[in-house]
Amino acid sequence: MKNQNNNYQFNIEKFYKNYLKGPRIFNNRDALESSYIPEDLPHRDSQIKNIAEKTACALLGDTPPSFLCYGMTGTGKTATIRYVSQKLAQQSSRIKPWWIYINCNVVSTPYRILAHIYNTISRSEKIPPTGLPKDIIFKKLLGLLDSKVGNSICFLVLDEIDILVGKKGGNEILYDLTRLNENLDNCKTSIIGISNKLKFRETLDPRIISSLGEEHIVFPSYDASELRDILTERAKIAFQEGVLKEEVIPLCAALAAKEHGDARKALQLLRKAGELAERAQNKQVTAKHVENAQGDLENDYIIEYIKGMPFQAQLVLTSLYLILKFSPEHIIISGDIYDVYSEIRGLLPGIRQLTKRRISDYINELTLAGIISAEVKSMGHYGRTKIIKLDIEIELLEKCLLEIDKIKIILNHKPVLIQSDKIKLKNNIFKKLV
DNA sequence: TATCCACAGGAAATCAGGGTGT
DNA sequence: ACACCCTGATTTCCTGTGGATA
Repeated sequence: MKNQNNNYQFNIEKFYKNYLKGPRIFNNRDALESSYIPEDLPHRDSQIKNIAEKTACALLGDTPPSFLCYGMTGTGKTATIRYVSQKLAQQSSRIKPWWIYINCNVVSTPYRILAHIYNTISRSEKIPPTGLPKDIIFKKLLGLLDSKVGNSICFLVLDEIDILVGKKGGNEILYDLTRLNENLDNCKTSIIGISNKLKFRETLDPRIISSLGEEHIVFPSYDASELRDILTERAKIAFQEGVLKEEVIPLCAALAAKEHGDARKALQLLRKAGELAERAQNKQVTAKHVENAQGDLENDYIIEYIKGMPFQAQLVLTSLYLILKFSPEHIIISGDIYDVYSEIRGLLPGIRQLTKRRISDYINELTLAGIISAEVKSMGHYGRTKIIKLDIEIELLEKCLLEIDKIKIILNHKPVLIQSDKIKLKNNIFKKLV
């Protein structure tokens, strides 16, 4: 490919040569992935014991109780369950339980959950991704469980179960799953729900609580010293010897402890710091790398999120950007966003206009993602609306938007809305009210 | 004190696009 | 070809509402 500017050309050969010659930082960076299951799980003894006790009877062919695991993100819920399931599988028993993992955020509909279970068990016949009625699949699944799983136990691990319950049909499928055993002759099933919302039980159907929610295991957040232990263990595997300066792990642990003790975050920080050191061809990972890693992680997440949004949502964000760019003092309300959105949408061919209702949902999604914040406020005679603020740096937003071709060309468009005197007047009144 | 603005946000309906078995 | 299934995105319809203003 030809270089357009010709004043700088990336020398890939040289890069690889230097890379291989440069200092080695990592030994096995997989150990810093949150999916990695270590030999020991520090500070989860009581949870391991609890789960082991609950599930042990599967080895004898009895039905283990269904239960729930609570805890914030990065408190080791999934890891602990995988850990116990591994150990359970290593026992020499004639019964080998099945473990089926379902992330309800990915496998997000009743149909797909049933299909996923079926397809995981069945090697040969697969259920198509759509098309069949649910009850047919349910019956097929029952048949399969009885024949293929036979006289064994099938654990259904529903990760992020709270998301499932929040959706329509979620309670029904959960109810169906809890009732599987009543319709099975040979095989037994047991449900393990994982949730990071402690209050999620309240939204659960009472019929389900009786079979699923009576027993639960709580995963408390890690404190800084516990995080240090976890990181130390992983670092031994992940890094070359001596590359970590002694202050690195305590710093990562402290930073993650501030964020409700999220081990995932701590591991990410450590990995990113290592990567930064590697990229800079440094021999050691230092506190400086960790500090940079923190900013990078935050930005990476935001950039990825914005780039991954639907185009219409990107337009919403663009509207906010344009108002802010041309009138930084403007008090932004949802109505303004919609007006500017309509305006710039008209500039783009082939993009249809969404309704206010839909845009309102997009604004909520952006709020949830932490990119903007919105506060419902009543402006008296000026109605009830949302005051919207950008929560990320506008430079970062600009950088993201510039990378979207269709949007790039309208980033200098000054919205008509913010130029009108009427709006300026209204805004002055708003400023006093806010 | 009643009014009334400009929305918020829930629920249900609709549509298009992916399928099925017969 | 036909009737029907499931999903996700969106529209349509709707009720609710805090507080400045007349």
